[in-house]
Amino acid sequence: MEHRLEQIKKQLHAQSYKLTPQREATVRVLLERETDHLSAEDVYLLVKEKAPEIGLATVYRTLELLSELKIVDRINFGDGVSRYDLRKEGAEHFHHHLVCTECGAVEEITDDLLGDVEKLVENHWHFQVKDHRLTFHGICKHCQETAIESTS
Amino acid sequence: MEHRLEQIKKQLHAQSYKLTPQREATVRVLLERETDHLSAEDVYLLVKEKAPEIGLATVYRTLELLSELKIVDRINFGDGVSRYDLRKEGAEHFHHHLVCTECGAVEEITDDLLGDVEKLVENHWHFQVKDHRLTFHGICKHCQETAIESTS
DNA sequence: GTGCTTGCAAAGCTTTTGCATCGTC
DNA sequence: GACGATGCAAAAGCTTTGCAAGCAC
Repeated sequence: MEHRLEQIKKQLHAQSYKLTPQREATVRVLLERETDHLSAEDVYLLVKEKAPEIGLATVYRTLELLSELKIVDRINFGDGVSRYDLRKEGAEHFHHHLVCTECGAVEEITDDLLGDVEKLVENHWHFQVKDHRLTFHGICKHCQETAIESTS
Repeated sequence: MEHRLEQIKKQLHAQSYKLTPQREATVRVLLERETDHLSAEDVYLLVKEKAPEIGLATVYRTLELLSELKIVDRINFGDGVSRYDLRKEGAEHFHHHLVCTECGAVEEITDDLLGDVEKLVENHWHFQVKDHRLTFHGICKHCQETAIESTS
């Protein structure tokens, strides 16, 4: 984790941004909760535990900065709040999500499922793909099992 | 178009909702601008041309209703506003989008690109897929051509 | 009359912005 | 001392809600 933090620090410095204590605290929260799809408010509350004096605006500004630098990705599952995901180290593309419509759980898929589809889009529609967002909505394994139990 | 409207009317009646003049005007706007990815505000302004007395809240309520009935899909391209797309007649799945990061144009793809990927997700992750959202971000054909021209 | 629907205004949310202050080089 | 970064509060969207009035059956 320290390694990833150092890396992010360098990325910031490369663009002459500083890794201030507030920014560091924010990044640490994101690193600790890497797969949790936190909203800005979530991040704020967690950062506040480490650095109580931080303001919500700073969290927003930091998340926007990290987003510009492609360190985090901003996603939206349609519930009206932006969520922030740390990019996997060296990941070229955004990962995918499985959102359960029963329990709301979000699972991540880091496999590249879209290689062929992207090629098709580039060839057929002449669209130069830079990134993608893929989300499946449905019923997760756990909820399927629960449904079976309750009917038996 | 009248045919589609009749169909929607039946769908509403089946759930004991009425196709009021306001709702009809809203649906007509959506039918006329089927591929335009209108925001609620856009819809409101267009409906107002036909039915000036309508309120924004009614448009929101109608769009929510249509969304529940799966007549329209609510999408979010990450700019903070919800957009509404009429489902294609008989379309089982949501269609896909190509969003140009240069000019903001949104192109639709109605081809089913994800059949294989869905099967993989169901088999490998045991996730029962009900719907999906797939958006590619990149540079559209037109902007690619413009870029070439300006460098030559 | 009962119950759904509407328009208006107010409220609620998330997110952004203005501005004085603070810290760092 | 300059300049970026911060915290707070205010403002700015977009969306939802409360409520009285309207309409249909």
